[in-house]
Amino acid sequence: MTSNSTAKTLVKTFLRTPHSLKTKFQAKQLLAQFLQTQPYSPSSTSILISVYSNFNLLHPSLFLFNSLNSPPLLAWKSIIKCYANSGHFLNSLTCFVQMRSFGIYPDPNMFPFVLKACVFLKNLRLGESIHGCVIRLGLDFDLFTGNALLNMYAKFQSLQPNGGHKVFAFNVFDGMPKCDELCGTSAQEKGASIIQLDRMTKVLEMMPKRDVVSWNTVIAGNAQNGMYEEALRMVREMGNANMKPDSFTLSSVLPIFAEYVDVIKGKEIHGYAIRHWFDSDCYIASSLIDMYANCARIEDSCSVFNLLSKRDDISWNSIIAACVQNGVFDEGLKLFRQMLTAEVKPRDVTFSSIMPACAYLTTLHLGKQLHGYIIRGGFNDNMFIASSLVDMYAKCGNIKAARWIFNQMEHHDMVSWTAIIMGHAGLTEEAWRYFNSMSRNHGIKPGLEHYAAMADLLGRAGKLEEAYEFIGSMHTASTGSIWSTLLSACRVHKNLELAEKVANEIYKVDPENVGAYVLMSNMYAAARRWKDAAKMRIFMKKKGIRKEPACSWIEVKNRVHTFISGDKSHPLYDRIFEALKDLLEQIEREGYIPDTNEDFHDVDEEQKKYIIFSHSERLALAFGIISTPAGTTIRIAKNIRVCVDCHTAIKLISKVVQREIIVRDNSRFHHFKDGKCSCRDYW
DNA sequence: ATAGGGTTAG
Repeated sequence: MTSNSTAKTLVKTFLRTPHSLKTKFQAKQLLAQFLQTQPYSPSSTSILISVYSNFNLLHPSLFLFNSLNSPPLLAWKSIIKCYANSGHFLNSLTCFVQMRSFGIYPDPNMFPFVLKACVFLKNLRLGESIHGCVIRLGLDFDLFTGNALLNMYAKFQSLQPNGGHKVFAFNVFDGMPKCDELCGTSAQEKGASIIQLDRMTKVLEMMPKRDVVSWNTVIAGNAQNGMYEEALRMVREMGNANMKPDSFTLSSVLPIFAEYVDVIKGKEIHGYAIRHWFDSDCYIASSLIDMYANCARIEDSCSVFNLLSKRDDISWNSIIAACVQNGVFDEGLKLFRQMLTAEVKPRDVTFSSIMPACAYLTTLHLGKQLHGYIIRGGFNDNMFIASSLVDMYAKCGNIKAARWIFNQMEHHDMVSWTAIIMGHAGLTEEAWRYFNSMSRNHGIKPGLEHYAAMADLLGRAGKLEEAYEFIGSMHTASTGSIWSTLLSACRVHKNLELAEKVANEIYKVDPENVGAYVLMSNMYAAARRWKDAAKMRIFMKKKGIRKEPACSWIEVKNRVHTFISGDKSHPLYDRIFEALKDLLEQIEREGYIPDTNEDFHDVDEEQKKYIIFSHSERLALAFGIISTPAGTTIRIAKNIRVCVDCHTAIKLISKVVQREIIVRDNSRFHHFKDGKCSCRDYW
């Protein structure tokens, strides 16, 4: 009896001042005391439920809630909140509907939770009926409810165009919910989706009071739906209403300037962020990293990242993606390792960000390690990750593994289809099978990238006429770039007649295509049709088209060395020249005969030999050989395709110097080892 | 005696 009365006093004190409870532990202790004070009233039970729901303790809340016969408003509110905050959105809504069926009227501060649940469940119809409920109860003047409505219409705009999401048929005024899934979005709903932003604006206009959150919500809503100018207009309007942009505003605005590739405006925002102490904010920092990366300012991305004192998974992911997108693959991999060391768990997107780096560097062992990590982390059923794995294995030359993962996948996206078709170098039959089964058995309409991949494949396999007809029969309009792949194939396989036909197609769809003119001029030269070659060049000059100089670069001891064809300006040029001569002698002993047909200069054979001899990739290669220890793998990048002769030469060089040489040109990588190349001469 | 609680970004 005495202990009961002590408990009663204690409980009474706490229920009078529920905020004095500071920890979950204290809250749990209170429950033990409370249970001794039988009988307890519904109102004190409700207060206790609200205490638990504030700590997000779902189970004690439910335990108490279920003990009530007719729960008062506070109990309903608390339980709806607790369900929503712990991710049980459907339960939260079910509770709301039940409460209505008990004839209890909701109060304003419950709507933000319920509307949030509708957004998470992607249920626009229910959201709309709740909006109706808000209006009927005359609660649409509440600031928080208004903000939640703004958010809902903003989110539904960005959800709708995709269509096909699950909609729960669900009526607030029916009593219990029906969870029939209506798959797909009707035409009527799609039509309605176009006006969601208008609805958002209408809600905003009706709001008697707006705060920073209201503005941030509509700005983000417009920005995320591609309405960039409208978003920026609203930022100005917000300023006119005497409200200052905060970190939320900036992180919605920065992606717009990233999209516009407007580094000037982006930097202005950066300056504003620094002046207002927002630059250490994780959200701002990752938007800045993305923005700078999109503007090809990777150094600025890095400095933002380096100055960040607290980094979360998204800041790490942003900087890794920034490096990989800008071709700084080694740095991307280094950061990925640092991320793991810092015990930050990678997200699914992290893997699809980092995998292209493995694919590019053709570091199969690292790709395999990542694959292991993916399996251990349970990410292997993620379509994006699986696609990037297919691509990585295909690019690293392990077609077997690529195909195995591809076959394991339940659904295939564009990336995996492209990767698998591109990956089967030379296996045209197989690629045809995949290409055909794509539309026939999987209902995926081939896109431009698949046509391009197929055309490229056929061309590289020397099936030029087949490729020509294939491109001509495309369902989508052909582009200059797709014909260009075939034109390069014509050059490799020395089919001038077809090349002229292909070039004419390019002139039709893409008259500004520099590559086509250059290639044709080169092919005429190779066929010793000097007049035609000159005609081509005069034509280019007239049109003001200039050839992009061939350029290769190599990283040695953290410095990038760039070489242009025939360039003698490198400080070590003399030694490079000696090395080149030495290499030439060695590969000639292996049977190398210079293939000067590809050179378009009208000079004698001996001179031609030297022009080819100083192609940019060879300068870079010779420099790499003399400035790195024996056996080191050499990685070279080139802005345009490697020529046939250099390809042959580098194969032999890889044999005589016993090194792996990786050359990445603008269309693919070449992995040279022991006199062979991974492309198996299909390029 | 009575209130409070909730909304936005990468």
